[in-house]
Amino acid sequence: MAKSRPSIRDVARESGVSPTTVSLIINQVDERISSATRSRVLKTIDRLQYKPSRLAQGLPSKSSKTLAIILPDLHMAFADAYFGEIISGIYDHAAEQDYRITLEVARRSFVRSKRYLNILDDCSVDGLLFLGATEEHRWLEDCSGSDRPLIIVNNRFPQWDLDSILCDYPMAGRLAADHLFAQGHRHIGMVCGPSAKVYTADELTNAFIDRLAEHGVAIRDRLVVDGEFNVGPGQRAAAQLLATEPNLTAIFCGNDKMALGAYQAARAMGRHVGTDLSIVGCDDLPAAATADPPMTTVRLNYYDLGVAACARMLRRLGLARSNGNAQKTADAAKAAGPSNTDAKAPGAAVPAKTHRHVLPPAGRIPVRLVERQSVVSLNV
Amino acid sequence: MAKSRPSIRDVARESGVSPTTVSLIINQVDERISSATRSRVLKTIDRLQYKPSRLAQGLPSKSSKTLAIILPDLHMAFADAYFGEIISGIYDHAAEQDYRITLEVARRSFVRSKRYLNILDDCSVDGLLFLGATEEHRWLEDCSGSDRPLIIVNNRFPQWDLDSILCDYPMAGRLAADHLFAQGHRHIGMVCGPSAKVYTADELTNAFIDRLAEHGVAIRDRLVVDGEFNVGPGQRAAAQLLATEPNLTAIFCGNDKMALGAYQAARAMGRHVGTDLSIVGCDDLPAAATADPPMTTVRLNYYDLGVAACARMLRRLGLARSNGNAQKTADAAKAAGPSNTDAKAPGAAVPAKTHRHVLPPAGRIPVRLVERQSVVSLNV
DNA sequence: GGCCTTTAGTAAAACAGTTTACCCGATTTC
DNA sequence: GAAATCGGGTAAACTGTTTTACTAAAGGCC
Repeated sequence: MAKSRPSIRDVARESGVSPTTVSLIINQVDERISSATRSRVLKTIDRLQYKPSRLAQGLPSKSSKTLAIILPDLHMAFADAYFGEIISGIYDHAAEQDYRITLEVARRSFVRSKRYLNILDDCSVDGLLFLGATEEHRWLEDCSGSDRPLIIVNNRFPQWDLDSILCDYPMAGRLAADHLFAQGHRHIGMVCGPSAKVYTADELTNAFIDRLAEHGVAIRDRLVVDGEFNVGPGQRAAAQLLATEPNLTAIFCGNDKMALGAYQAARAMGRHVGTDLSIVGCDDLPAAATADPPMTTVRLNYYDLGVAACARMLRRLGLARSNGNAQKTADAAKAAGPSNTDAKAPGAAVPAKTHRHVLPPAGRIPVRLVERQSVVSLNV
Repeated sequence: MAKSRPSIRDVARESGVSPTTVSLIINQVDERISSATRSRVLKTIDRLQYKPSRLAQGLPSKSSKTLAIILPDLHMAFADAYFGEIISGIYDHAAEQDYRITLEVARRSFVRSKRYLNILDDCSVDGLLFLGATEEHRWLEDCSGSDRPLIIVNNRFPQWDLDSILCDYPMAGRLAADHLFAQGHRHIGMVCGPSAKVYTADELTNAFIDRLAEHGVAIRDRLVVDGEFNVGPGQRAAAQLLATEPNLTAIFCGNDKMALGAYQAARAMGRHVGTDLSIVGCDDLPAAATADPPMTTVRLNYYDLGVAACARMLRRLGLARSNGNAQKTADAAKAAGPSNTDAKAPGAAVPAKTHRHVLPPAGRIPVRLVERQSVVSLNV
């Protein structure tokens, strides 16, 4: 009869030591174990193909070494390049630290059953990373001010006390403004993201407008139209812009999808992107490079955003673990707070490549302009 | 001092019963519990906000109620609509049965460390669903003939004994052939998937060719060109086709991405899709509908594929659980085999909406033709 | 040689459930 | 009226780790 999984006791027996010893060796707390014993045990582990049970390991520490990524309930959310890049970043960093990732979709049932709290309570998951959160996700309020490890990725809710991590949207807006101005554009419109619904969309819009103002270029309200972050609405917004102000030479779009919509609008109205109309996007999704003409856009490094979000999560978990269980944890987490300052954290918990040193102030993920061929230079 | 998570013992004490009773109630094995006791306990559970620990629950049964989805190491695999739809299907079905999903990417490190075996061995995961597997994934051989719950989604490896679940590619090929023939096309080319690397790609190609032959339309070898399932190569393949055989009236592409490439090739050569060249795709990804002109394509229902794959996985796990542990399991799994017949399985384990009754023989996921505007009728 | 440190290791108690075998009193059966 | 059955429940063992507190032996010191 085939033996089932070997347990730590099997290893201990076969090596002539106690389970404690094996455990100490596995967890590298082997200060106290002679190297002779250690190598003997390691050999047994190898021979028996012993793998410690995650379930059993997690039981005492109440940790499953698993992080949940929550996506909004959009049709085919998984199939979106924006989420895809962030998830890749999170996954890679988590895997490096031997954490696993689980996926959740914030459907009505998910929210109704408070699954976002339950998966934490039942130890399924150590922390939550929420992608694509908007003001519609009222239930986030439940998590407000809590020491629960929740991180909002790429949005912020000033009204609730939640930890978030963001790309440097103000800088993105400035880069776009500077570039268009430098190329000689003075009549500029903008297709913005859903304003008052997504904090970062407003950050971008305001930074863009303010920077143009600094250059002495005013941009009237009706030249900023909401494109809802999507292709169709983006197209309509751009069409409206071009209709009301035919002498516009450039349009800045709050994301690449809307910029693609603007391409379509331009074509439909007989304008040629890259020759008699300039368009700047924001995201640098793969589609931007393959667009016709290839799109000049502000690259937001979503992969790095994912890595940074995961790093922050792991750091918070490390903190929580390091100062005892239960009681004191709450205060400690409170003190560490929504740690936007990314202060120096205790060594052990900090993973190798946190990118911390390259983060701009306030922990923003850096951005840069990618020049391709959708912007005309109006200079002599 | 705040109490930490309540345990089953807390619930038991507060309700004046034993932990056993609480456990029986939670697990609905409450045949033996009076409804008075049950409601009393349920009330306590509610009051204490008690959630059984997944870790502790899994320990005796060695099950984490978690399934792993493995994706190939393509750049930004998460950002692919094909995978996205399948994952959505798997996720939805799993969530319904209270299973969680974890994500893995089959990178070199993943394979080198045999993580695909380890996550099973260490009880992180109860089963593996592999998406996008190709002949390159030699390590799959490791899993051959094993009773480990591994399911290959949408590919098959005749040389290894692995459980797989597939869309009805032969039917897809026939639908495309019938449609083009019915519209009067007689000079037809094909951009196929990577032949000899992906079993299902060959199924599709062969079915298409054979069906045309049945209609009396022969299709010469050089009119079938490999497009590697991707836009760029698909474009080149189509261009080659149109160059060598200018009087071609129609091209069938093995997936939508290649069809989109074919659109580009046609445009570049001055041909107009939907008027003087007909193109049929295969997949029906969102991009097919928004293409210009909207693409006629064979719809492979990837969401349903995901649901079916997950259902099969859960059924296998149900079987494994139901007949004791360890020893007998292997035989049982063997008997159930690569269960393409989808025979009637023991009741309890079978989830509500398996779609089983609508599956064609051999458990293929059904397909259908979606007529849009990329095919011209040559009939009077 | 006795006392104090180390060193290397261990026993046993958590952790939080499930499961098996059993118990006790009230009916039913014969 | 005694034995068997049944309803309703429980005690205790078990799952596989980690962790705390302890110990036995060896080494250093005077």
